[in-house]
Amino acid sequence: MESRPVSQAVEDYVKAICLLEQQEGKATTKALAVALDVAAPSVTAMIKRLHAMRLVRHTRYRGVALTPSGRRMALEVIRHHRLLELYLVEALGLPWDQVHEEAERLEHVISEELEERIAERLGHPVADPHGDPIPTKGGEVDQSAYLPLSELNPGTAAVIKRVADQAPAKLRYLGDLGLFPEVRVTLLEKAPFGGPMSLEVGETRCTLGGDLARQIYVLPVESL
Amino acid sequence: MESRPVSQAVEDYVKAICLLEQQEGKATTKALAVALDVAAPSVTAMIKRLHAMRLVRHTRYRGVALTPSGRRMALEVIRHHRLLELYLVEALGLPWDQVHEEAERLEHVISEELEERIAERLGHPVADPHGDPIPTKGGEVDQSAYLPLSELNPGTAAVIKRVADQAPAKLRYLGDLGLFPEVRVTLLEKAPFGGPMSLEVGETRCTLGGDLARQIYVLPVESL
DNA sequence: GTTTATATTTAGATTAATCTAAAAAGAAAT
DNA sequence: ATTTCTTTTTAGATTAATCTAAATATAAAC
Repeated sequence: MESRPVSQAVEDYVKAICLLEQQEGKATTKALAVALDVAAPSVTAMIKRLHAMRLVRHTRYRGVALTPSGRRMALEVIRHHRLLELYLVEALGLPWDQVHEEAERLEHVISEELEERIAERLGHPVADPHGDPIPTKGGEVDQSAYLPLSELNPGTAAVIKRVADQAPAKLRYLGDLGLFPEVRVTLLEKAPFGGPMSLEVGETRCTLGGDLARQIYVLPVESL
Repeated sequence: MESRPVSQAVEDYVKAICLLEQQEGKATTKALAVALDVAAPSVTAMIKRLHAMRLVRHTRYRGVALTPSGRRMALEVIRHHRLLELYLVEALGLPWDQVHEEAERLEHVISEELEERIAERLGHPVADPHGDPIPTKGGEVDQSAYLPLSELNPGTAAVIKRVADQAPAKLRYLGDLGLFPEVRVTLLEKAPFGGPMSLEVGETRCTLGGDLARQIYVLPVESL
């Protein structure tokens, strides 16, 4: 059940594959090459190694899919990454736009004990500073914990939990609209293709661009 | 003045060379092989690379010495290591006997910004949990900041600052003798070759084995 | 259904870091 | 001053991860 220690490169690949599977539905050689900033033949070579380690299945010219143990490894790394991002922001006050690259390096070297202490200090959080869910130790990803406002169904009420990439200018703008964390909003209508959406905030209404709506994370009130 | 990013292995070697220079006076191929747990020819090969990077000077069959830039790099890594050890103990409550290996990995990947935040949170400490001095950002090592009790001159008074490797059993034993941090002790006499030493603690006296005395760090009162 | 473009893979080379086995240099012992 | 032992170095091989250039397969366009 215990897996042997593995190189940083291998962890980077399985993580990238996992994220691509979630975001794009599939992980191709090209997409991996772009995501990891390496040449395509490097990806092909690594895929061969990952396959030998039983971390991925591969169909020639068709891309890769994680095996259960590959997914377990990937989610472990992602958990490290997101916990670290949150910890660096909350506990050490690092600027929000700098924690990603820091976590990118730290995620590969922290022990399970350190991971546990960090999770403890943070109160076992379910989402990172960007609103992305933090997988549990068991590898469960609570996608519904926080939802981008852009994914909310019209007519549904929700509570704002977090604003991704909290640039001061953006925060000020959202503040003017009354869109703070813990504020309850109701989605009135939504344009197709990620266009603008109408919101009810308290007793007033406002319209929000799709790009902004995608960066505001909410908890639907039913699930409270 | 800025040096290019360097591999973890290179950092491990310059760190080991620096520590060996301090502890043994010189860094030989064999000593490095033992310290880093690699074969002797691996050390020879790496020395060649370190020399090409102008991090060490090398005289065949005579061992290596750090250049100024090599020492700068080594002290930077050691600073990271000792700050991290202290942070993991103080801020995250990791067990004292586990922080070394954790810091061993983290020391290579933290940014200067993170280093700075950690130092800040700790109040810019001068020694790690083992009593070893933390080099400053400028590369100065305040060897006198904390002194092992075993190195204190007879007749001198000092204040206990820290006990290395704080195993519960040892702490209880020292507690029974009244040897707590901030307690003032006076060294009465010391046996040669690291043998037992007689101490005055408040109004009582006690005798301490040389091995224990080497793990109690003090600040001579003159320098307060 | 060819042609064209793009994605993927093979082939071959490179670099860092390591190893073992054997040769050479230095230090210690008689 | 030899001999012996230890340390250091050379020689040669290995592994992981990468690259470029060229070949091949799939997908898109006409």
